[in-house]
Amino acid sequence: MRVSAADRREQLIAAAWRVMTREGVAATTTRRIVDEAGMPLGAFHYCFRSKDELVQELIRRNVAEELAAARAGLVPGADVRQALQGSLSALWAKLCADRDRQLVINELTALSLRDPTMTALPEWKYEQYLAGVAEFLTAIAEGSTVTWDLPVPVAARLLLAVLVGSVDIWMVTGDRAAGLRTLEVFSGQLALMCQATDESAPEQMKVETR
Amino acid sequence: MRVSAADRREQLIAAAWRVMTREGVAATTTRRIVDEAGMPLGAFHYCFRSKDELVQELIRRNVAEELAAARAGLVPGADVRQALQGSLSALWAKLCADRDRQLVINELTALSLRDPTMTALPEWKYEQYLAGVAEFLTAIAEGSTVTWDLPVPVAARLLLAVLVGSVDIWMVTGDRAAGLRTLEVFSGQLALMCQATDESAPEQMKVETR
DNA sequence: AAGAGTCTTGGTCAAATGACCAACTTGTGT
DNA sequence: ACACAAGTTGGTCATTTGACCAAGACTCTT
Repeated sequence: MRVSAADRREQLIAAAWRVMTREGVAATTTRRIVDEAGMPLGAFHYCFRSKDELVQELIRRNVAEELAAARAGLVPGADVRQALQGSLSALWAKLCADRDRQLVINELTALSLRDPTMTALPEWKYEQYLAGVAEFLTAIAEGSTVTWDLPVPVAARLLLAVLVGSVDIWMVTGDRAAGLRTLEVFSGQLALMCQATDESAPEQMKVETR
Repeated sequence: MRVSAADRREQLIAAAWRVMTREGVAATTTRRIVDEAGMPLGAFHYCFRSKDELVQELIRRNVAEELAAARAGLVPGADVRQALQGSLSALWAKLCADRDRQLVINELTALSLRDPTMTALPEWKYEQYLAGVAEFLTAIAEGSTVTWDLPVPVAARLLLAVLVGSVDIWMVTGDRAAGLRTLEVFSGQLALMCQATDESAPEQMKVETR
């Protein structure tokens, strides 16, 4: 049966991802990949100039998937606290659903940071994350007619740090419930950092913040 | 000149660490290590049963160093906010001082999580971190005669997540100032989560927490 | 049916790597 | 001085890995 090179590329990328999640990035050799895909070894370099080319393409898609999933999980609501807590716990469930995936993401990021030609990918990823979270926070504020006490980009970075750090800790300890608790507590904390917007009078109400 | 096997072990571990920071964990082969240490190849397996033995010993020491440095940086003070902000910014400066070190730590953790015989090390590390941060928070509360509004272990996990996440983001984006800002904002936020302890009357003051 | 372009396949190569070893040297205690 | 333990060294081996290639097979157009 004949298959187009483009189709084989897809199959090889999918097979490589499976091997990576199952056995780790370091163990993902060209031979293991073609084995997993059920192809002869020669097929690999017919479809890809090099192993690096496959890996980079794989990373590119994975980052895009990650971002899409995260964005889909962040939905604003009427109440600030509800929106934060609901979105974060939904996102948490999604992240915890596949530990191997998170392990691979970590390994690939570490790899990218060592190769000067690939550092742009994780950089772009975090830029997108920060922009997405900022957008989310802005939408929440608008939906609930409140104003954030601190600059949105700063709040976004803090929220992203909590999220990334929680995943990191969970990957090692495996304590999913504790991570969820962390996010809930943080949601409550962040929800306090805004005030009702007074639309009629541009002067903001003075509120004791300490 | 004759050198004891124990001394050579030290030298090899030190050389391996230098190679790892400079060229990455993956590029740290036995030959690169002995080269860096200025020894003949044969010396390696005279001092270590295997490369794994060296790596595990290296990780063990590195984790111990990390913990010691972190504990040294966390010093309680009179004011809750001051203590948090001061300690975290000092710690931040220490962490940001050596990016390559953080890269290696990440790579080694990723490695440990794939090897069932090594997962105990990062687990122990985070346990120690959590215990250390909890101790720090308790000391702050006692020093300032305040009581935390939330369980100390929960607060500790949140603080650790913020720290770990900030390092993660900084490693990729390189924006040290933004990370510092994140920690400062979080310090202010966390400092609000406690109330003055009323020692004469065990009954705590009722405060609206929303 | 002829031919060109695309795909298929197993074999092969050079480099790198962890591990091992046998012969040799040095120091030390008796 | 002798012997025994400890340290030193360069060479060698089997395996793994990414890459390459030449010869053949299939398919579509003309």
